[in-house]
Amino acid sequence: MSLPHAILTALLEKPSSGLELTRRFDMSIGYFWSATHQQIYRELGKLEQAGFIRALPQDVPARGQKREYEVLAGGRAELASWVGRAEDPKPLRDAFALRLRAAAMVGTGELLGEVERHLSLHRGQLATYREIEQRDFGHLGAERRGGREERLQHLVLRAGIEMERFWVGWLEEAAVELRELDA
Amino acid sequence: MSLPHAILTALLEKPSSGLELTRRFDMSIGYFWSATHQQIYRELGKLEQAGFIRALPQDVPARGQKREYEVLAGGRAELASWVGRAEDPKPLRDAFALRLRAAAMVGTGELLGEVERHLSLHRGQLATYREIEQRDFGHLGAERRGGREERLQHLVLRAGIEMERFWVGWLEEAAVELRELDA
DNA sequence: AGTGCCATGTAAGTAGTTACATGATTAC
DNA sequence: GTAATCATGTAACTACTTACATGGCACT
Repeated sequence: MSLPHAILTALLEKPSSGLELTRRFDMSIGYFWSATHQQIYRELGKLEQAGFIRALPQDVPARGQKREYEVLAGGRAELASWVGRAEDPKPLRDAFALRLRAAAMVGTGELLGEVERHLSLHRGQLATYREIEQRDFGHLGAERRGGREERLQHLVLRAGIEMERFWVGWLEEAAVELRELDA
Repeated sequence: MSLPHAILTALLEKPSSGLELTRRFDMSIGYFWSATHQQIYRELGKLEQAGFIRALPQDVPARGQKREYEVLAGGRAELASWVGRAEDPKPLRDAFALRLRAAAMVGTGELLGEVERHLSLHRGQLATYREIEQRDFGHLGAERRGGREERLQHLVLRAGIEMERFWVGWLEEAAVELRELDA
């Protein structure tokens, strides 16, 4: 049940329409919780119904017309309560590890090409994160002071960076193993 | 579409009944692709229908009776083709990063407790992986030789270890930040 | 009038989760 | 005989995905 909370967070950062949210999910929030526009519109409807958000008054509710939403007090309270709620980490699901395990049984086939393709995707993502870090947090000194908002957002970004670093490192190892096995 | 392939892999490692598969998903394969018994039974039905697996002949098809499945040639071929198939990595979805980002907007609340709880869960998982590594691959020397099967399975396990290491490191950092912010 | 993009949606299908049902076997 | 456990399943629901529909507005 994280999508509604992702949307509430995004709307608190900046009131937006469905399409604007979709675009921001493709960029920043979406790096940790992706969503399509269909999901977002549906969820916006539910959140409005629940009284957590409302369309800005000036917006006429017509089809094809932009509707901007803002978070209401109830929505903010719900989000604040969710932040500290006990919720276990979801068991990891990774298809690539699975493929290697399958390769252990049926042979590596064309797997090396896939490893290299994923490697370059992850390298690209890592580079993107680093650029964002430079742009948004590059002005901070080594001790990384800053306000609560800035520090927490940087911490989240560092999670993305470390995660991609993990992938790049592990996939490089996998490539070495596969080349040795093919030899 | 990874669950059927996870099941095919597990059945190639060892022909099993639905319940045995469920247990193995709770232990080894499931570390990378979890599944409940309901999902597994449903998928076994589909795989049998598709001609990828069959119930061992001696098994009578009665309710409450054990049915062991084995992989047929078609199933093995499907799995081998999947191994090298182009399939993009799924966008990361992590609720914890999201919670930090929400905390940036509405305050950290009881988040530190959750960070510590997750930290101890991830430390436990890391310890489990290390034990498995010691048990299954501890006999190998530093250059880690071994057969294809052994080397690939070890590579998969190392992914789990590195992943948990990432979490532990990042959550420790998060705990430090939160303690500073609370101070 | 036609093209392209902005914007919001509907519909259908797949995957995964949660709750419950029921038969068979073993231990006491 | 009854309780626990093994074993397989059904049903209902939620979340997510994919494909398509439709209206508004700007430009030419």
